[in-house]
Amino acid sequence: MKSDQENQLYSLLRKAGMKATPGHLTILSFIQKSKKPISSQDIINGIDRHLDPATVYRCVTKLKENGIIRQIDLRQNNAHYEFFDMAHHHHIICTGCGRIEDIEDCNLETVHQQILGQTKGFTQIKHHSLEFYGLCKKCNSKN
Amino acid sequence: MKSDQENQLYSLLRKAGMKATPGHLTILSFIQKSKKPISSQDIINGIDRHLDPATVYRCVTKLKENGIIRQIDLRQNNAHYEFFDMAHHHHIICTGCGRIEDIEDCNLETVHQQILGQTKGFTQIKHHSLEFYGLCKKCNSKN
DNA sequence: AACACAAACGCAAGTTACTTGCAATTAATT
DNA sequence: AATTAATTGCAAGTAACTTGCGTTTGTGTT
Ligand SMILES: [Mn+2]
Ligand SMILES: [Mn+2]
Ligand SMILES: [Zn+2]
Ligand SMILES: [Zn+2]
Repeated sequence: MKSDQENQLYSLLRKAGMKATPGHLTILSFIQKSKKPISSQDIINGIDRHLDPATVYRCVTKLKENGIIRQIDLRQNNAHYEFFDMAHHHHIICTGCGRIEDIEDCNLETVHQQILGQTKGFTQIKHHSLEFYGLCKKCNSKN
Repeated sequence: MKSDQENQLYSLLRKAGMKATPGHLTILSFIQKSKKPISSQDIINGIDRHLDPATVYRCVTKLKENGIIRQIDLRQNNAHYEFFDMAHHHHIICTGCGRIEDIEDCNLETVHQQILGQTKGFTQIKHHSLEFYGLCKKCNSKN
């Protein structure tokens, strides 16, 4: 007897042409439950069932290739990932403690056109990465 | 007899409170000459005079800490750096071949205020990182 | 239900990018 | 010229992945 959430992830994987293996399901579920972008190391340390690190890295790559998760760069020493079901958004990161929040507004799609006007060497923009860095209230008051 | 460029870098380092050592001068000069952001590995492989990798990593960190170079994240497996004398700008990167161009316009400082209105947990934004990814003309026509 | 096969897996070994400890050297101050 | 703290090279160590390979497993087909 599978839960609704398990069934949902199962069909998500199958629709993307991926096998619904323990690795894929465990990792995907863990990323979905997380409220902020996480690294492959976070997954290796955080999952209940044991998965070999090599397996985790291979699965994360596949999930990204198939557009089920997306990569976020947080200026830490490794890539982070989040579930790719929500609206296009960005992040604000505290340079003191790493606290992270979503930023919903993003009018950059209009900027894309301006840029394509400026540049001579590029013909299309596929996506962009935008992160804001600052201090959260806690870290700001510590100073 | 030193060149003008050498004297310029010398005083830049001294003003920042850094010693004008072979390591600092060689690396800084190499970054300045480069027309695009480069990685520490690029420096290790590219400089004329030999410097130990450990030295290069230590120097790059110092130059960054003192605001002489700035870090750029290009979704490659390592951080890139560029000379920090020019106007605030961003980049557009070809996902096919890595070709990179500067993007001059950036009205995000106004967006900072909007974001600080939205968020409950953050009090100030120090900087942001914005990169556009697309296809250059060459890579686009290959398809 | 059994079969076939590509995909996924665990394990071990290898790689890349970077860091750290330490003794010797050197740039800047006096 | 003497002093001293920062820098450097070298060697060793670490963290984050990657790759090869033999075995297992999920899935489509019979
Ligand atoms: Mn998010
Ligand atoms: Mn630039
Ligand atoms: Zn904070
Ligand atoms: Zn290209």
